[in-house]
Amino acid sequence: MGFASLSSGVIARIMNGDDVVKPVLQILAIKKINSNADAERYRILISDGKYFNSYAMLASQLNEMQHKGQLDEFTIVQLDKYVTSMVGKDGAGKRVLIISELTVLNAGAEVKEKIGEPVTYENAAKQDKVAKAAPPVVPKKEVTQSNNNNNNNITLNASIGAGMTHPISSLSPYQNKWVIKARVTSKTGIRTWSNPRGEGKLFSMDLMDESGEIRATAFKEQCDKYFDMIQVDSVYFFSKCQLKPANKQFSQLNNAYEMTFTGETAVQLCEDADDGAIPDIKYNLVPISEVSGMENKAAVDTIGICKEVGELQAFTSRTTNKEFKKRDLTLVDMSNSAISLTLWGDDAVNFDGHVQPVILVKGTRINEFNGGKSLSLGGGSIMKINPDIPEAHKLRGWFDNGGGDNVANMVSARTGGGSFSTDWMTLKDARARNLGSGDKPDYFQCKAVVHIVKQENAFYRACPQADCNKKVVDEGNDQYRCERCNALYPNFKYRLLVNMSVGDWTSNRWVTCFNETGEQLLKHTSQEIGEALENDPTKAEEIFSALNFTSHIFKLRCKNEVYGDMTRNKLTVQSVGPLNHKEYNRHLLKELKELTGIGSSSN
DNA sequence: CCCCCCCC
Repeated sequence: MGFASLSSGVIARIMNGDDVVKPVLQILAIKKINSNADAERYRILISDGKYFNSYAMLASQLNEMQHKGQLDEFTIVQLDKYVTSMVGKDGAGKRVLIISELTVLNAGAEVKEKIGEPVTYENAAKQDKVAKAAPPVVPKKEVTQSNNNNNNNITLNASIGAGMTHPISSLSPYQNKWVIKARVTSKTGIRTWSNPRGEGKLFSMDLMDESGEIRATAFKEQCDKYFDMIQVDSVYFFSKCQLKPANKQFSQLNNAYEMTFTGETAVQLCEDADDGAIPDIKYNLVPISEVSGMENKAAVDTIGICKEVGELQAFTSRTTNKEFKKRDLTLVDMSNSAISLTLWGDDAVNFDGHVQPVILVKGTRINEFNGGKSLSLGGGSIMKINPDIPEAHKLRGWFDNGGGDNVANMVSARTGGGSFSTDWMTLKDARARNLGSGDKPDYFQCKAVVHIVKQENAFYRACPQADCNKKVVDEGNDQYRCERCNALYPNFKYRLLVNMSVGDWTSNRWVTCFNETGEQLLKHTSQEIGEALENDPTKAEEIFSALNFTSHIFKLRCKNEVYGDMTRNKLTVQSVGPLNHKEYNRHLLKELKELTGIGSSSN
């Protein structure tokens, strides 16, 4: 026929626990498992030409192949990696086949038909005597008792002894007799909470096996009992956790459920985890330069040298009033790029960056600010310091030989698209390049001189509350109403909203300064400026005219805004700085080099 | 039962 021949009869052997290397099978059907779970999962009917098995599933990393139509009916595949596992109640459990790696040998469209007349392996196996006796459900004698004082490891040991663990993907709240064998991929620190419903402490961990992943959380007593035992990268047997729907708002894990440890929960370290069944943590390492082009809030795995380390900072969140500790690092890599990485809590406190270690991170989040992107290590993220992997040794060699000395691309730099070379722009170029016409604002900086500063409407009366800057309504009788706070106040504060025309050597534009940049440029507080504009025109004139014909470096935000049926390209001053001649001349020299080719890289 | 990660 010209197609790969099927490994006739192997399904019965596989399902009885034999280790069959790379069997060749045919997919007869594939369908999405219907459940109220959000996790996407496919069940397949697979045949060796003699037997079929309808209790087979794809590990989620193969979903992509199904999306691409590579696993259609009649496709002949080679299973490169698979495990069998028990689902269902003890004793009456079904053994399922979970496929985690496969190679397509012949496309279904090419094969076009079912090969052979396969029958279900369960019936056939009895007649055929291919199958050995079912695996024993009694514990093996040599299973060691755990030394962690679990008093509930009877189910655990019985299952371990019988080699009957369950795939994570089969866990649900409807069934609690199970044992999973899973690798811990991340672990949070211990966190305490206190709210109207009570207080306590907890830590969470992410678990992974061949079939999928799940978040588990240990509260209070369980938090104390298991925190030290649970180590990232180790493999454990877990049983008797409570399952509940995962709140997708807080978890990016591919599982509709999450688990909570209970008093019944048993955990046991798996000493011989190197049997290949539990996958290693996979790092999808991205060069730092590529983070520039990634979406805000996306997850990033990367590796770099900690070139610089910031001080430990403690602060209180303005929104939640909680205390936080953080530390910012600067990572550099061979893409000649640098990015800021924020550590939190104990990671921040305990970090020693002065030795410039290699930092490997998984699952960090991108935070975008003013066009720059930085990374933050959050819950579910992993950080490894000086990991023993080839990429780390390569980076070490590169950096120790001066590799990080000429980092050109500051991914976390504010303004601009993340590249220093696009940072500077003339006002004319900003127009010519249609800056601000996209969904997101564009940022650039330019050197410009102030031509005119408008005194009209340069301030407004704002809500006196520290965090509310909404314009108040004058109710008369010295009463001011804030519609956001829904409150009446006897006072208000002045806020600046200054429009000025600035020009560089190519063009001039009107730009808007808000409070902070306005105060900085006018060298007076908003209170002083507001009072002068209302009561003392001579002083106001003095303050405003002092700004005329002064030069500054303006960092500008550029965005198209719609007013009625008009679209206007609006420039807002993000920050303003004095003219740094050294830096500005460096920029001019660079442009000259690019324009003339004189003194370019060969020198 | 948490689910917060600020500020620029």
